Amino acid sequence: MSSSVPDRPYHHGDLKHALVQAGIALIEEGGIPALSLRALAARVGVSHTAPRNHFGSLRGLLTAIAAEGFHRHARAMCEGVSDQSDPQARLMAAMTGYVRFARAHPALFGLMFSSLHCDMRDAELMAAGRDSYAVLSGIARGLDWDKADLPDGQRRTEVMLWSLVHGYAQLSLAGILANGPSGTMLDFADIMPAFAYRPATASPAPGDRS
Amino acid sequence: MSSSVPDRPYHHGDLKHALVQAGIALIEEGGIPALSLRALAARVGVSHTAPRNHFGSLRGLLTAIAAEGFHRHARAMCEGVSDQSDPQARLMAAMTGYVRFARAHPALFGLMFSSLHCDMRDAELMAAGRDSYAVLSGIARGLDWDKADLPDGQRRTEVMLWSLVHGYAQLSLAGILANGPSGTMLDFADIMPAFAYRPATASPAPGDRS
DNA sequence: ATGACATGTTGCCATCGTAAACATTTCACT
DNA sequence: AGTGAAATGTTTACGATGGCAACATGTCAT
Repeated sequence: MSSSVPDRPYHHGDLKHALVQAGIALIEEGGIPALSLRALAARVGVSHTAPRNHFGSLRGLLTAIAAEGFHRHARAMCEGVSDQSDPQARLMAAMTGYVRFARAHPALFGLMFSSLHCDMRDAELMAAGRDSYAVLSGIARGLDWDKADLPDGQRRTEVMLWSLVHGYAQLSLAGILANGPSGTMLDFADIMPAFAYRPATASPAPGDRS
Repeated sequence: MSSSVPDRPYHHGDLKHALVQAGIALIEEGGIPALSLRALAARVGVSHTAPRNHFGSLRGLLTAIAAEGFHRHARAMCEGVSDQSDPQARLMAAMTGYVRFARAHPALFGLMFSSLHCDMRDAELMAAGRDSYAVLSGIARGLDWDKADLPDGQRRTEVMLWSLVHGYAQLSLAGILANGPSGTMLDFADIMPAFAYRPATASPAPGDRS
């Protein structure tokens, strides 16, 4: 670094972050297969083995990208939720955000849940996933349905809602839901059970003020 | 075919079928990455370009395997269903079969819904998928819930149930559902809503005899 | 019989991920 | 300040993969 303007410094400076960003861009453009270490390195302007210093392997890079995906995913779910005060509307807003993100970023969304590409036991990825899960979990708190009062009731609610919206998103992305005779695809709102909204089937929580 | 015992005929005889079977075996052993055209060809005892004559490309082979997967998937769902006469038990049996198949054949199951590996617009694959869908569809017929009487009610029921069980299976396979504080994972029965079993919430169908 | 077609093989190429050896920069410690 | 270890990038090379072209062999309709 002899001149004040670094023409092409030997060290990139923030390569790790740049690789994740460019990697996401590549994935959005051409899907997961479009993301090769060599293409990515060329795009950022480094040698094709430079990513190895930061991620160890392609799998490590994909794992890091998936973690970033979960962060964006959580943000997408939160969008619109804070505007609503009604628990029903908040839940629906989160669900809608979930599906909207999946449709807007299909390859990234697929990567996030692909144990084929990611190391699901990676600490960062798990933390990011938990953050995303926490959004849905918080919104689902207090919702009542026929299994809410059983042991692990809160967790049952979370897993049930997550399974429902995740399954819809996956099937929708796979292009399988468009098999209807009319050719139209049901929206998520069309299959979202209303039962989850009933706030008082068993015993209403006294201090339930969100 | 000059001798009654074909030592190693130039033509395999039923290579297409053999490739699918061996391909599934490879996938079950080492996951999708374990299935390379070369490894598969070596396993069957042909040159590495022989599969090309039958499937065109690796993608075509994977698509054919996925179609076979859907056939087995449909069979797994049917298992246990015919024993039951109660609609609730029949539905639960199909759902259980769905999850059981996914857990017993995780890689194959993942392949079946991966537009990354398969050509989802392939005629055979779509037909196989429809057959599998028809199993669930038939069992879901007549079930009542809060959206069963709206337009496209039957299809809403199918898609809702499919999304729920498929999402659970996918999340379960991804190893994401084991994040509970107790470390235990909720079974599908723990999150299966009972509401779908109530046969008369709105207006009971007169001829509802399954 | 014979020519078209299906089926299978050999050889080759571009691309990829990974690894080792080396170069350059940064940084902690004295 | 000086120095060695660590971090960060590069170069070169290797093995594996999917796809393609050219060719070989068997099958089948006419």
